[in-house]
Amino acid sequence: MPAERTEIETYDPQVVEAKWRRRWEERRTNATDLHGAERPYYNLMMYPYPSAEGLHVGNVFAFVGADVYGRYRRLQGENVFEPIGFDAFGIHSENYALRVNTHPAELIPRNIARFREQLQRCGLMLDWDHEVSTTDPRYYKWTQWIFLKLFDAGLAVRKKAPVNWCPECKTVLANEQVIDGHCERHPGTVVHQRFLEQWFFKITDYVERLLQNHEWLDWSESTRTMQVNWIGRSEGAELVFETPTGTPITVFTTRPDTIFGATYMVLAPEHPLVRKLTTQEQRQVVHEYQRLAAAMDIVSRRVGEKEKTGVFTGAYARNPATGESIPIWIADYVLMEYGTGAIMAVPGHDARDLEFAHKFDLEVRQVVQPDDPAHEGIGFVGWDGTMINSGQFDGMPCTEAVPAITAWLEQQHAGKKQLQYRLHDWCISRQRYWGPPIPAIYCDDCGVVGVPEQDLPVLLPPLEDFRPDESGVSPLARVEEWYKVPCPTCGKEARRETDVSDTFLDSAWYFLRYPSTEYDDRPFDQELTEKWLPVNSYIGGNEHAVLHLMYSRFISMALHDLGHLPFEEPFARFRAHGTIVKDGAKMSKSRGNVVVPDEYIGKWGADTFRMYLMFLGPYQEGGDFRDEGISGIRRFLDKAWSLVASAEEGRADDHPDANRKLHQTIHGVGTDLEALRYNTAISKLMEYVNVLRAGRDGDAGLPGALLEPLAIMLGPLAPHLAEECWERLGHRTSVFDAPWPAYDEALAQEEQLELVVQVNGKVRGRLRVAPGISQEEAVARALAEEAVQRFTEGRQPRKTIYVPDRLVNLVV
RNA sequence: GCCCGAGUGGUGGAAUGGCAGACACGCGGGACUCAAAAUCCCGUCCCGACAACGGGGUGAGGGUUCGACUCCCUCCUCGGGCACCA
Repeated sequence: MPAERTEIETYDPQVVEAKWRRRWEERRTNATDLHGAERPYYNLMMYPYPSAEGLHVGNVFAFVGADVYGRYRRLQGENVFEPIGFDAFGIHSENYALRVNTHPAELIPRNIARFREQLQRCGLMLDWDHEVSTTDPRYYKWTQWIFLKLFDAGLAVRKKAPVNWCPECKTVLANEQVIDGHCERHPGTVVHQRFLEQWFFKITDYVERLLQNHEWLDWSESTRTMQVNWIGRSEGAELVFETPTGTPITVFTTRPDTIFGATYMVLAPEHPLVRKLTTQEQRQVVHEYQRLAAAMDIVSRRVGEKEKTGVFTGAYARNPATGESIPIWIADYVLMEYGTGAIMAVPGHDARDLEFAHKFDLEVRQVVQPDDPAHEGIGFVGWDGTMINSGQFDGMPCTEAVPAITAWLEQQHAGKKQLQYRLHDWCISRQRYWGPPIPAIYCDDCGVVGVPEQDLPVLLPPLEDFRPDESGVSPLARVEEWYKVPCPTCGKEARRETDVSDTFLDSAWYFLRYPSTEYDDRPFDQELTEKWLPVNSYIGGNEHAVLHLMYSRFISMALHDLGHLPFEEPFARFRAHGTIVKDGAKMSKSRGNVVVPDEYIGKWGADTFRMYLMFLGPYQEGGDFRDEGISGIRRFLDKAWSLVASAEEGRADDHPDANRKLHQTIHGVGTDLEALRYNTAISKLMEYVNVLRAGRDGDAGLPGALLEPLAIMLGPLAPHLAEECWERLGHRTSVFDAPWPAYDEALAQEEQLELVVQVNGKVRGRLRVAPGISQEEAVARALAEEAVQRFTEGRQPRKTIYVPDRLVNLVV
């Protein structure tokens, strides 16, 4: 070590970071040897869609958080694979292209180039050798291949169903893309319902597995709950009400026990039986009502506060429990897309039915007596009640009446137990241009035929005018020379499917592709897939809980069942990070509150910015972005650097306090990083640096043995500076190839600790004691304290509580 | 309406049954400087004027416990999800 270095260089993040970016590239530090790795660890972050605006701090927060974890695992000796790609197909990219009047094929490479540059400046441990872009034919060839596999298996079907149409996007949307009846991309635009034939993936076939696997998946509770709610499983019964027309009406109910109170029925206005049931006299009003309901958009139809409307069909059905004839109405508060589109109305025990019954003067009958006398009988909806006015079931508790009445009705062929889900099949058709063409061909003779695998990819043709229109079909339907093809089966002239698939199909399998990008003859290599998947750690935002994360699970399950994957759940561990908001609101361009990372990184450096984002608050909670405290992080890194830059020869043993703190820090930082508690990991590193500074002997430097672990522990959070420190401490290889410092519990042990002395639960004193003293000794020493005696006033303790090495409580 | 999560100094937050406010920002004071910035040192929950010391204090109210920010009950506020879902 140079003995006389009076001036130590100051820390210049721009110089340090440029140096290490270059060095990492030259040394291929972040490239993972996928074939040779001994301890594979797949660390995944949600790939971005390359918007023209570039990365915002929310993206950086997400990526850095995942990167910190990946770097930590690498320091644990694992071969961490941290790939990235771009979700470049889809409406978001296309809408932007339309707005700036430039072709997306031209725009996307530009945006991607900018994203790459920004990502590289963040100091992420990304392996760029495996970059994917969903718009690359070498990628979407296999997106189309997945469609074909599902089509062959009967999991991709064409069916006519009510679908969500965004008049702004001019395409249908999946249920998951509709938020409160509005398009997720156009919050001001109300989604219309259209009855169209579309391609659906039968995700509902997998609903029970999607639900049940959550029992063993290691996922954030918040994400799990969102998926469970979205799936919306209800247990109940399907009940059959005979009608004079001979066609019975089937209803779903979660309360079959209340059937004796069903005094009328309601069908959704578009229910197919309405036409058959309506009497001559009522035809006029029923038609008028149906017309009005059909003209309404989802939002005006679904608002809960709206007054109930409806009309009588003139027809009656037979209540299978009472044998009574009850009137059949139609009303828009019954939705065609849930259950059977028809209900038995029990106004006595359902708030909506009661409101309707009052308005139209229908009979209200109480059939449940609440156990709690404080509750009203009419209008009671809970489970704590007893049957009344229900024939032989009177006196039975509701919970017992459910199976009893269901079984009784089943004997009469009037009902059976039934499960109902809110989840619908996934509509993947999009009447847009910027996506992978759905690889299907329509032949007049052969019907729907899949494109033969050897003809993949079906290339998206370059289109000058790719503007969507009102026609309900894709712009590709305007290109005759593209869609006119011979039928692959019979050779007769046929027609390509002109819709493209949903972007969420692209993203439902990108993580399967990453390890296998070197192969063009298979979507994912069996050997590499077995070695690297399922993903070990996936960190991302809950905005994808019911979209990407649900779809990816479904696609993996389907491919597993078809023999293409050795596992059915793609993400062994998922952690939801929090959301970074600005002034209490989600960042969005329309609000004008988007914070871009570039100037912060330019001013403070990536390390400071990374660490600052992680220090903001608990990673899994997120918070409001403000830059008030960023200088504190920079000051910390300056201090850490100057300690390293003035290191001298010496032994850790010569600094017992610092050495003890070191081992406490190794332990604490390790467990915090593992649990994604980045904010407290950082504060522990700060404490360590504070102790190191306080324990210095004048200007004398500290030994490497105390500073090398600091460099390593800084690695996940401030990777560039960590490398610089590591190099300065005399190492030639990357700090990320060093092992995480060993924790020695004995060295972390305090020689003396403070025992809190309480009298009647109030702190009255503290004792300096050696660890592990006995209860007797602790109590005796506590009683000898003058301050304690003041409060015990000579009384002997009735009871003493001793928490070893922490506290003594004397109860007098 | 239902289901999650959260409410702690001037601010971000820490402590998940045992010293409330770690760590950091900000602020006040001091050192260095002609001066400023940077840096360093001291202080910083509230009340009893200061110290010693005492009292109060984690959204509100109740409870369990020797002891509650932490567990239980009721309520309020904020954020998120679902929602005429039968």
